[in-house]
Amino acid sequence: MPELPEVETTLRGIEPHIKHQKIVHVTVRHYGLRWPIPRDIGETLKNQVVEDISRRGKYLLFKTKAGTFILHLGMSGRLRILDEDVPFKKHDHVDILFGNHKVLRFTDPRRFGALLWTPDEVSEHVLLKNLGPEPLTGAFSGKYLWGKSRGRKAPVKSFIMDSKVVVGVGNIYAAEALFAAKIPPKLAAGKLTEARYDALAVEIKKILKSAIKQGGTTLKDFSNSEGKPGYFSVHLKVYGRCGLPCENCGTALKEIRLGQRSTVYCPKCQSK
DNA sequence: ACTTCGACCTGTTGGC
DNA sequence: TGCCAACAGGTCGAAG
Repeated sequence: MPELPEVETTLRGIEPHIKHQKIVHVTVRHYGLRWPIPRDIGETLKNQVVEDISRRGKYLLFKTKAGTFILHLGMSGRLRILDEDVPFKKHDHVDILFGNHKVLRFTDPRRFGALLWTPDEVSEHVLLKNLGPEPLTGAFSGKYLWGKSRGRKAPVKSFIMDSKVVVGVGNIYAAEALFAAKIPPKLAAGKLTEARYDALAVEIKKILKSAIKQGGTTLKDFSNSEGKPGYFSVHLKVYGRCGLPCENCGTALKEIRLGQRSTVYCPKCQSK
C-alpha cells in the first residue's frame, strides 16, 4: 500500500502514542514475512523503551537502548494503535503491547512487509546502508539526479524508482511526477538534460510534500483512524486513468509496462 | 557497474 | 454466476 507519504503519515500518527513507552509484551501470530521475524523478538523487545521513531525511505525505525527494530509495510501492510482488548483478525500478524495499554498492531495480507532487529548502528544495516538520499532533503536535486544518471540506459521512471538512486518514490508518484514535469517515462535516464532533472526533482518534492500534508490533515487522531492513510492524498492525474482524457490536453492517456510496472502517461504532453 | 527478471504472498478484478 | 488468470501501491538478490 504505502509510498513515502503514507509511511510518513503512519509515523506521525503512531509516534505520540508510543514514544517513550515501554514494551510490555510482543505477540507474533505469523513469523513468515518477507524475511522471517526473529523468533526471539519478544524476548529482545520486552521491557525496552522506544526512545525515538524515525523513517529512512519506507523503513520505520524504532530506537531502543539495546538496538533498533526495523519495520517495513511492504505492499499491503499497515499499522494501527488500538486498545489492548481489541480482538485480532485474519492478517493481524504482530501486536506490540505498551505500558500505556495501547497496542501497536501490524496487519499485512500479502506479507511483503518486514520486522527485523539490529543491535548495531541502524544506518549500517544491510537493508539501509546503500540507500540513496531522502527526496525531501537538499541532497536530492536535479543536479544530483543528472550526475547519477549519466550512462544509464534504464527508463527514467525505473531510474527514479531505484532506491539506490533516491528512496521513497513508488510507482504512483513516479508516474505523477513525470507527468507534471512533462517527461516521457521510458526515455533513457542518461539522455535527460540537467534542466529536465531540475524540473523532475521539483515535482517529486512537490507531490510528496503535498501528499504528506494531506495525510496530516486527513487523519487527526491515529488511534481512531483505522490506520488507513491510503491514497488519500493528492489528486492523481495519470495513475489509474488509462484511456481517460489528459487534464492538460484532453488526449487519451496511455498505459505501458516499464520494469514490470504499469505506467500511465499522456502521449502528447509527455511525447519527448 | 548496470539491467532484467524471478521471488515473496493474498485479495481483487476482469474476461470468458 | 463461476472460474481462472492476471494483476496490485515494494524491493531484494541472483543471473546475465
